[in-house]
Amino acid sequence: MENKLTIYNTLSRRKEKFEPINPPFVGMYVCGPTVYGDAHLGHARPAITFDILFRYLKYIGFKVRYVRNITDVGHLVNDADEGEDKIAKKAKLDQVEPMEIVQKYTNSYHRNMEQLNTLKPSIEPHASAHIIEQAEMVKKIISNGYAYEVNGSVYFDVAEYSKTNNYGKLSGRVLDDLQTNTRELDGQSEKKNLFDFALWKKAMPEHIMRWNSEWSDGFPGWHLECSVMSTKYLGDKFDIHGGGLDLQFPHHECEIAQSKAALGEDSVKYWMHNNLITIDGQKMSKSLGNFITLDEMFSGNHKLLEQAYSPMVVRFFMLQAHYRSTLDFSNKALQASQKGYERLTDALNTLEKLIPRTESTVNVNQFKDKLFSALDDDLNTPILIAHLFDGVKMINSIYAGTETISTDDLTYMKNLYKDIVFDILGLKHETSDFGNNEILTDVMDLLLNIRTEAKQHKDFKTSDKIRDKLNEIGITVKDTKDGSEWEIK
RNA sequence: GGUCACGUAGCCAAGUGGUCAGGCAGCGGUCUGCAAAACCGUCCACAGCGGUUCGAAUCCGCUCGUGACCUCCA
Repeated sequence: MENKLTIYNTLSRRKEKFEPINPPFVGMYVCGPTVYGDAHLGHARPAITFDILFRYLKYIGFKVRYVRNITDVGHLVNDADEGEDKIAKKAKLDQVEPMEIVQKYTNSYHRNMEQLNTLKPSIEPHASAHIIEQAEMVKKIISNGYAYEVNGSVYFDVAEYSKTNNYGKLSGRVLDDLQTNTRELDGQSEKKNLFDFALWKKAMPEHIMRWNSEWSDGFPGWHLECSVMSTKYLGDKFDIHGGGLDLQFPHHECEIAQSKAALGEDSVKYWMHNNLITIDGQKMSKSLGNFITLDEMFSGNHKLLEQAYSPMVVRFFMLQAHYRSTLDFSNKALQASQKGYERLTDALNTLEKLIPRTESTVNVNQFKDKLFSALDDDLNTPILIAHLFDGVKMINSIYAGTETISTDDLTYMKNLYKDIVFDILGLKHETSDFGNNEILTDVMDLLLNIRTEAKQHKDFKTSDKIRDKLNEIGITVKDTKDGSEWEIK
């Protein structure tokens, strides 16, 4: 299939035609979770955004290597216990090993991602498993003259780097402004400049996670792992680097500087950033304490939630907004998505029941073009879904007899919907386990036959009782021209 | 304070110089024993004030409001 994909590159601040460095291969790196707590809605956004990209690139025919890291080397926190290691701190509270915390939350993250039907990355490297490589990159940066050691810690020399490079080109920051706007942090006095950042940090006594190195017993700096692991698995130059907008500065800016300082050239061709989830207009985040975990979403067990929302509803909800827009959470919005999603999946079932005619009154080719041009336009899933709903109308009209479809077109439509809805958007039917239960099916057939007979005898008291009671149990009965249908809600 | 976004109908959310977004909710109708679903029709917009233009929600300026980054964060 022809590649007409354009994506928005944060570096150029415009949409660019996507042309891989070494077609048909595509290297894609996405910043993954820091595993010290349950995954929340915010984690779902980049996972789903780049899952769509991964799926679509493969669909177009590229051979994609998708690398998403697990950050399991603690980063510094800036609260009452300033300077402590995030993961180490939680571990002490729980009286367990840091790696036990890491394992626990890695597992739950994987479980949640599977529920959301995201494909597994090709490689999922752990920062803690790449300490040697990180130390090597530090050495390289020092020997290239862009870093200096002070008291067992190594800092990146931003001023030196800026002499020949544009530090701030990704985030649009100006070094002079940073000079006056950078806050006082632990270890600040050791740095030549406030805006320098750590490549290696000497561990304080309370640090549990630490590794020996030629500089000190310590741990790698905040941004180093991504520079190291992306280039290790994708090469010094690779195609796509993704992550949340909140990582743009300083994390990704520092990554660019480190990689260039170590390797002599820019590593990333396309930088992509997904926007954030807001709740009542405010960012949903750990530090603000206003986050809803994915487990809470799926169970409905949270004070802000009026009901549970299934993983596919959450996925569909996110796809109804463009990935570069903020998406405001509310029960009303989720419920609207749930109904819309049900309407879409109902139409997919209807599609299977359509009876072809000799002629089509609908134009499936034109319809297909609309769908793919939406995707090609920087993954515009909201437009894509809007078109899918136009298709729903089409399907329903055919079912109702006001439009007709030929055999070839019907086959084409079925394949098109399968490709778009399941393969690219990554949605799936969420039928409960009883959906395919033969005994249940037989029992339902029996019940509905009794109901039909009751209706024929105008015994509506009985027929309504069957329908109402089934509804209470959670089974919806619909009467159609050809008889009764049922489904588990 | 510095930098950057955004402000679209009851809610969510696209679009972007002239012709339809879409979903949910609402209203009217068809269908039905009644519902549900479906179908048809319909209502409700582009924060405010100026400017450019034959024409602006869309471009420019100002004002107001909201948010993000500058500190770990998806």
